[in-house]
Amino acid sequence: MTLTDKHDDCSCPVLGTVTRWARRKDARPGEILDAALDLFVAKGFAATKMNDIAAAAGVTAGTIYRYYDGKEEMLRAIIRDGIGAKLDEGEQLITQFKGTAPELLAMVIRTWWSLIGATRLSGLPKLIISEANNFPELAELHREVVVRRGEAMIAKALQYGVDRGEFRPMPIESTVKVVVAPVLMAMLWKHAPACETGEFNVDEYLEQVIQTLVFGLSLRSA
Amino acid sequence: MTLTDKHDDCSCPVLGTVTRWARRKDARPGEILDAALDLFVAKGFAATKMNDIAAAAGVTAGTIYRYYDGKEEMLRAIIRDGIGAKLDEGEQLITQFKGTAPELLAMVIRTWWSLIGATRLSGLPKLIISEANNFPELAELHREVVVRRGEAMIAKALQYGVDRGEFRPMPIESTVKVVVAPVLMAMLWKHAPACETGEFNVDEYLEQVIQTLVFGLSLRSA
Amino acid sequence: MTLTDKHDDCSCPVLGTVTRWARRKDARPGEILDAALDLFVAKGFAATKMNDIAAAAGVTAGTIYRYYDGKEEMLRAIIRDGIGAKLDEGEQLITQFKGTAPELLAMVIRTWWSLIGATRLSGLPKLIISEANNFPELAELHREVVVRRGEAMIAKALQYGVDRGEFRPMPIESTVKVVVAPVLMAMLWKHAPACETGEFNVDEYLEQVIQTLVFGLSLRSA
Amino acid sequence: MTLTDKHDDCSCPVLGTVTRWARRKDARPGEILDAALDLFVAKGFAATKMNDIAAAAGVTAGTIYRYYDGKEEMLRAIIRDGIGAKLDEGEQLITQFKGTAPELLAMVIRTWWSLIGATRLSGLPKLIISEANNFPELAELHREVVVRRGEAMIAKALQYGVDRGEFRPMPIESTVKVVVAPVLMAMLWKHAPACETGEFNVDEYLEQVIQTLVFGLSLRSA
DNA sequence: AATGAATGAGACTTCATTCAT
DNA sequence: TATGAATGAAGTCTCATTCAT
Repeated sequence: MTLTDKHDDCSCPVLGTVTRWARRKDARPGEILDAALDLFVAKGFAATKMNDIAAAAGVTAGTIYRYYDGKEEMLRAIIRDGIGAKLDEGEQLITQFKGTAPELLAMVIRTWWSLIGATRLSGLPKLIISEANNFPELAELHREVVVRRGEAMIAKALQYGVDRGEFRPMPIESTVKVVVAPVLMAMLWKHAPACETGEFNVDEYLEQVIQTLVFGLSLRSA
Repeated sequence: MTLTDKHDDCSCPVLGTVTRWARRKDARPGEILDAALDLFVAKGFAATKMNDIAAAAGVTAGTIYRYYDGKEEMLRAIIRDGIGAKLDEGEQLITQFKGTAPELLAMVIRTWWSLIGATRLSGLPKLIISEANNFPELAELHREVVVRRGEAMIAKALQYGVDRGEFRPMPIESTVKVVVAPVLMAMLWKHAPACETGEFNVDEYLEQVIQTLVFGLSLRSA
Repeated sequence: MTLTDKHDDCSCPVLGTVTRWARRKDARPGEILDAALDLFVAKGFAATKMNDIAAAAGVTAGTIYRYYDGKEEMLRAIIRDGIGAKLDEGEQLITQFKGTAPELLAMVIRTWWSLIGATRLSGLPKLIISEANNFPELAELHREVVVRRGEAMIAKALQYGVDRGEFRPMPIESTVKVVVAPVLMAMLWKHAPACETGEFNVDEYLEQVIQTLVFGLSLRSA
Repeated sequence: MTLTDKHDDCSCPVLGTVTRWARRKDARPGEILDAALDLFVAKGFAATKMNDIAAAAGVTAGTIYRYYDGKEEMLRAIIRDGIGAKLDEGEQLITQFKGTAPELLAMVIRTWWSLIGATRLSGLPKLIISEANNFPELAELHREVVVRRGEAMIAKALQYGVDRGEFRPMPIESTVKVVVAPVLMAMLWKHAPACETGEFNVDEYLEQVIQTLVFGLSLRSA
């Protein structure tokens, strides 16, 4: 499996420190793609050099071409293999859920973070936002594979609350984005640390997000 | 005045009938910087070619160097001249404000959008998030000039509500980001349209943001 | 008359300090050519920018083209107008000379220095040596107009000594160069001060040159 | 070893049959630097194009950058690696010398020519004189590494003659330059053939230089 | 006659990609 | 299979020259 999502070394690797596993033969492509993802996220697609990716993956430039047809092909692979699998887990959780809507919303956000936000994949939103205009077909792919499914999940959770009378009536489509935005920004801040002041306490932030959203969306009795 | 913020076109002005070689000397720098901002935001710094900027500004590449020392210098100028002036207006509004905290919060967000979000400057967050790691000194500048002041403004508004007993007690620093995130994401989505599905109704979205935040932050009497 | 040879401000003007006279209309071309010569000598033809010449001449770049067809044309003018007139004076001196050969040789060298070496024209050898290969037709011109006449003068002086029995028999052509070399080097050193150590005392040097040459060329009686 | 000093060709070797892409890795830097030296000397630094150097070295322009950081860096390398080694040989010769001062002076000049004047390195004086003003730090380097040592050598030889009563008393510093000048000019003429008339018979010239200097510097008994 | 903004050709340099080893 | 030297296309930047004012 490529694009490994180990919780470990993902602390905004602007430079170097891409850990390499035991050199199993079949790990090569994954290591290369991981290195590419890290660097694409950190520096952007155009500013990332094949030599840097190679060095970060512990190979030389020529080797990359045994596994991928070129730089753009790597980006394609990253987007393609990206988040899909995680969404499966998420959808299952929501479908099986039985508690209150606030509990569901909180769970969705927390799970989202632990499955994606805390992993290397957390860089994808930054990468896609930065490069979407340059690779429309990849943006399209991402929209179909990730955005639509992700928003559908959130919409389902919101509708669940509205149906149960726990959340106020709302224009679902817009409100989905209200829920999504704070989590996405957390991922973006994580990978552009130079954009915020002081230390960013993600956990405290996410709890405030949850609390604010839950109460902000709840139906007020009066 | 550079980085003009006309509400109208943010759509790469190809500049139809230009009085070639007229006494445009004083207008040129602004036009060039506007073109550069648009393209940096749309395609990223590295992927933007000087020729593209020149064409968008209605000149040839060589001309740009009469006004700016190079590509990076233009980026510097963009960040430097960027949003500062707008923050002055914003700060004044908050200081003079006399109404309720929810009204204040709503006003801040709406003003933020009309002064920045609806203008060409709305691209800056995308640009800075994308390039911060590549130009640490610019990120630092932006942090000092924009982020710190912007967050201070929001913090002031929140504190205003807490002091008046309208907002619940809250960890201000984290909650500031909860307020900021949805507006920033609106700017990002605006400039990476390929990242969201369907039509994005910004006004409806912002109203939902305001409503959710206001109620989500309000002190519940019971 | 262009290429003025004032003894004054000619102290290796690597940068600036090109004095400008009262702005008589007809002085323009000369001032420009003087500035060009100084800069060509100091920095080389290719490394000299038209803007620098213009600035040194107290005009703007466009103005130069009223007087000269371009950069190369200026170089041509410099070589063409160069040293010719001075050689007339020199030839006359030698022809009229009546004293001993050593006296003649000493006079030639001293006159050479005062008429050319001490003036702005002293830069020409450096310029021509540096650029000869890039402008063969100019080298040819210089050869015809300056070198041949100059060497003929020295040859005449040497022959004068040999005929009078004061100088030893010698291969005139080669020995001419032995006489010429130390004076040319003095001019080169003057314009490439970075090439020699300490202070270069030209007068002491030239006296040693004269003394060494005179005795080195004299017929020894024994 | 770079800056090869084969006595044979100093004539821009277009390099006939090159084993393209063979294991030339270790030879390349030297070939490139040789080509660069030849062209810098022939045309000047600014007028020499990287493409020309590359072509002369049998590679493409891009290849040069695998070995040198840029054009200026090549110039630096040329000056740095230049003549140093040759001076070692020269110094040893002088120190060990046991004969008469005239013999020593003649030997120094002849050795100088065979070790440097007859090789590709003979172009360095022209290069340095031409570019010294544009690269002060390189001129400084050359002064320290070459000029000072070279002049010290000549001074030693002259002092040797004075001490032995073979040479007349003299201001050593100035007289050193009198000795140096004719040899330097020979090198310059060699690389600016367009600057002298007819054929330049270097050997005959140097013999005249030696003879003139030796007698010109000798102590006259009477 | 002079200006200096603008041009456009051409230089230096970078880097994704190839391919002999 | 991996390497890394080499390529060549493409981008940034410079500057001699032009020309409307």
